Amino acid sequence: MAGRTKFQKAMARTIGSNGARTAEAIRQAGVKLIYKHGYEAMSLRQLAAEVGLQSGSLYKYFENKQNLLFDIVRDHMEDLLGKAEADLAGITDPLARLKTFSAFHLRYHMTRMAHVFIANMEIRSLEDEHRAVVVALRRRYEGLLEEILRQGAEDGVFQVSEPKVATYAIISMLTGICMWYRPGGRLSQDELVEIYTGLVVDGATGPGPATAARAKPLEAVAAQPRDSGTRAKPRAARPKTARA
Amino acid sequence: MAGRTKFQKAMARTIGSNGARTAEAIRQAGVKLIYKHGYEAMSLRQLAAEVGLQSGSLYKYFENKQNLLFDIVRDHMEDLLGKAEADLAGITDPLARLKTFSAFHLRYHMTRMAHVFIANMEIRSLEDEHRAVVVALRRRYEGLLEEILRQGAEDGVFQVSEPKVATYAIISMLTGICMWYRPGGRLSQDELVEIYTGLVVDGATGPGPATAARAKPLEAVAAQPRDSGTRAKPRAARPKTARA
Amino acid sequence: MAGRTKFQKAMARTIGSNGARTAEAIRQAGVKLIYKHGYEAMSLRQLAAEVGLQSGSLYKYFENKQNLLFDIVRDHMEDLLGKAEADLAGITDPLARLKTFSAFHLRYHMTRMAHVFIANMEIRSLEDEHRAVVVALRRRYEGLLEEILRQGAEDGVFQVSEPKVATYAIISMLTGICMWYRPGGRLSQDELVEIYTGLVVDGATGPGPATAARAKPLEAVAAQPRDSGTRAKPRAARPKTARA
Amino acid sequence: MAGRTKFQKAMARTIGSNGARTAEAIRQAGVKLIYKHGYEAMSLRQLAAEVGLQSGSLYKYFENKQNLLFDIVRDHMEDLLGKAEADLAGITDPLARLKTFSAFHLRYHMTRMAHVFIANMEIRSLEDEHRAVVVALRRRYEGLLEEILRQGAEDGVFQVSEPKVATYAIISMLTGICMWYRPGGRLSQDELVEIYTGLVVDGATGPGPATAARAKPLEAVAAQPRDSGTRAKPRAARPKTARA
DNA sequence: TATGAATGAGCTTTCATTCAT
DNA sequence: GATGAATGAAAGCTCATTCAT
Repeated sequence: MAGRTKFQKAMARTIGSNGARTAEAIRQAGVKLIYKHGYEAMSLRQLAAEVGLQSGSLYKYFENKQNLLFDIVRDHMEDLLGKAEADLAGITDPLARLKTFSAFHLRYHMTRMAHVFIANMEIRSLEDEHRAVVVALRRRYEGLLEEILRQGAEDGVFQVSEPKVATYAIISMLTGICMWYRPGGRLSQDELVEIYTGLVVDGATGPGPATAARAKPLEAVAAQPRDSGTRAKPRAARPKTARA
Repeated sequence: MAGRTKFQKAMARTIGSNGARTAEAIRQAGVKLIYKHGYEAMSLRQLAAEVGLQSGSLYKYFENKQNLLFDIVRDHMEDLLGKAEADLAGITDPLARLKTFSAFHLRYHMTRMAHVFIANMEIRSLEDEHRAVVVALRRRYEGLLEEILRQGAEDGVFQVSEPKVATYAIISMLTGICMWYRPGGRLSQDELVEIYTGLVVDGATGPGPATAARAKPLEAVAAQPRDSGTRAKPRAARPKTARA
Repeated sequence: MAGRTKFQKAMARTIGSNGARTAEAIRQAGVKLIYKHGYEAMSLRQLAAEVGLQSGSLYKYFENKQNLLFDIVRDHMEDLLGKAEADLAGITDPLARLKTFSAFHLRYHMTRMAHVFIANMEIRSLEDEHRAVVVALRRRYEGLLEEILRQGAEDGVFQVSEPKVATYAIISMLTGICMWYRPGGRLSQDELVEIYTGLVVDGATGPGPATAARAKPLEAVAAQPRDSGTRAKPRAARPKTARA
Repeated sequence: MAGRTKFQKAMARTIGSNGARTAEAIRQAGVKLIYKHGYEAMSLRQLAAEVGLQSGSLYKYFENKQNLLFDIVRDHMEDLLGKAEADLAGITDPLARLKTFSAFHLRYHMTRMAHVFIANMEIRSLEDEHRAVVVALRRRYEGLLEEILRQGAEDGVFQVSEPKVATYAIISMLTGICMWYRPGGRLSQDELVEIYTGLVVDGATGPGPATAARAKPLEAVAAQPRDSGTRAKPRAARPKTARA
């Protein structure tokens, strides 16, 4: 294939060979160090030391420092996109798709914090050409959510006037989890997924009762009747009267 | 005063003198260049050139590069915190406070994208001691929102089981605006404030499929008369009486 | 002026300042080391050590290694060209001009062996754009001699059928002196000038008595029958019996 | 044999084997790349790529980079010397020998420009011991011409006061052809041989008519203001028999 | 206040070379 | 005979920083 990078070539060679192992080690160390120090602040000497090489030897595995970053970010974005599409495959109901997307995004971001963090922080460090590739992938990923919101709004399930803005808002919110989440914290991944997904769904489905009570009648706006049966279980279990 | 930095001293000197003007120019150029290239990638030569100095001369205005970053970030955080507290002063109702906070945060982030971006991206570049200071300020800022949510939940206005998590989620969502917002876009600041605030309030107040109509919450707070016609159609089309 | 290099700027500053002295020292050391080791083989660390600096400090005085070479070679070529033109100024007789040119070229090459050597050897090391400039200067210099030969041939003083080829031949011959001449040798500069100039003039003015009878001089030796008609006209036109 | 290099050994092995072909390919690629980029600037990676090997594999064919250069230059010099001696064998007349030498040198330099160029340019890149060998070969080669000139002068055929200087001058002139000659140019090899040989012979045989009267040729030009009227302008006007 | 010369450390990258396979 | 992983040194160059003037 034409677009194969040095890294991919090294990986393709006799599996289990030292070269492939080294390539993987470099990739992992690269992710770790860029996550920790930032791309600019990470030196190739550091990286080499981390995998037990001389810095010059790294160039068997990538063209240059910039390409290492690009490889990491692009592969991550392709992985993210592919897995999201796989998770959504077969689901048609917008609300179910929204929950699936949110849950996927959250779990992915809690599991691969470093990759995700890098992909978000170091876009600025990519050269124009590389950035364009990555941004295009990100657009496609955002497009998944945007399309869900758009479809849900069309179906009358969501109250979303600006799907693009809502997409950015939701993704920012969900992605933010990788800024503070650490495994082993008080809340489990499942609990966090539920909390965040609730916020997303509430945001998408529109205003709740609390604001209704203190509404200014003049400007009041109403919701269309919606099927509450499509709601997620936990929430359905919540005593709704508690807030009335 | 003991804690005065070179920058502050330079600013304090004969106000209006060349020195103060230069100090301010350096600060602004610093923000601009760090925003554009990142702290690590910005060189002091660049910065000096931007303000028409030799790089060595910069050291009349700051201790070192790290301190320039610290000054910028800390001052920004103090400004952010101070202005948020000022905006919230006198408001007691949790929902009003939440709307105020959201609106303030959004407007601040749309107005000072560079500062905000830096404060979020370059924390990693701060030395431990400096980072601690900034993180503490950020905690205080987040504390404002957390306290609002906690109070609202106590009052039964908000459906927030985990105020801390919700705080992170909301702030991530709101802050995300500085990643894509550019002045002069299709949507005005007011419109964006309304959309985002709607999402926040909906998220905080919880699910309300069969429930009340939601006022134009922001207008009540933000004081500027706005044309409610900018509102998205779906909501406007909703039967207003449905939640009354 | 637009085309000023770092070197020239450093030289222009307060005369006698340390900067100007350093600039000159770097230039001289550069000539010396490139002469000695070749451009590629000379390291900037060597050069820096030669003038008592750190290698990074050299970059106050030139943009990069390549520009140092270019500066040296271009300045040399301009100097060579300028001095040649000055020497020839006012002389009109072709033979006198030829002798003047030869003498000038020889003396210049015996005096500035290093510069001359570099200018001849390191053209290959110049980047395309720089090489173009230098080659153009060299063409102009060669043009001086070519024009002399052309004029002399026109006047009937020289027997030169191919002025361009003769120009290359003569310049190669004269320039060659810098490959072996060392001051203090058995022969003085004046003696060498006389010997070389004699060869040049003899070559230009054509065959002497000893070879008067050579009709097909080469064929007699080289075994391949060749058409002597390829001979240049001037010689063919010469009255061969005149010297018998 | 003791003095055999890896290259020679590789060549000697099963003739026609792959190894010998590779050895030859490396040699040729080496000549090509050194000619093009210079010895220092040519990397062994380049060379290996040119012949379709990994750079490490080259070491089956030479000891190290330096030895590759030495092999090329020494073999070239031995070839040059051997062929010159062969060409001169049997010729006794100094003038004929001079013409033969010139013609041989020119043709050789027009045919093997790359080898010749390398041998002249890269002597500086040879380590001392190797350079000594090559310089000795060159001395022997120059000795051929010097001896011719010396003999001719003894015989009264040539007007050469300093055979050594004349040797350098002539060889420089002739060798210079490889700096600009390109096959397919306006002038054929034969024509160039004739032109150059003419210059050589004229130079060796001494003054032609135009300069017959040169007693102190240079002084006449250099020092005093000159009266071009005293000049023997028209060549035809001079009594040509003066030198008979 | 500002310059400009200089430092010294460190950067990414390339190189010739080695060697187990 | 050839590979490919790796070395270790060195290259050109940039950087934050210092300091005499």
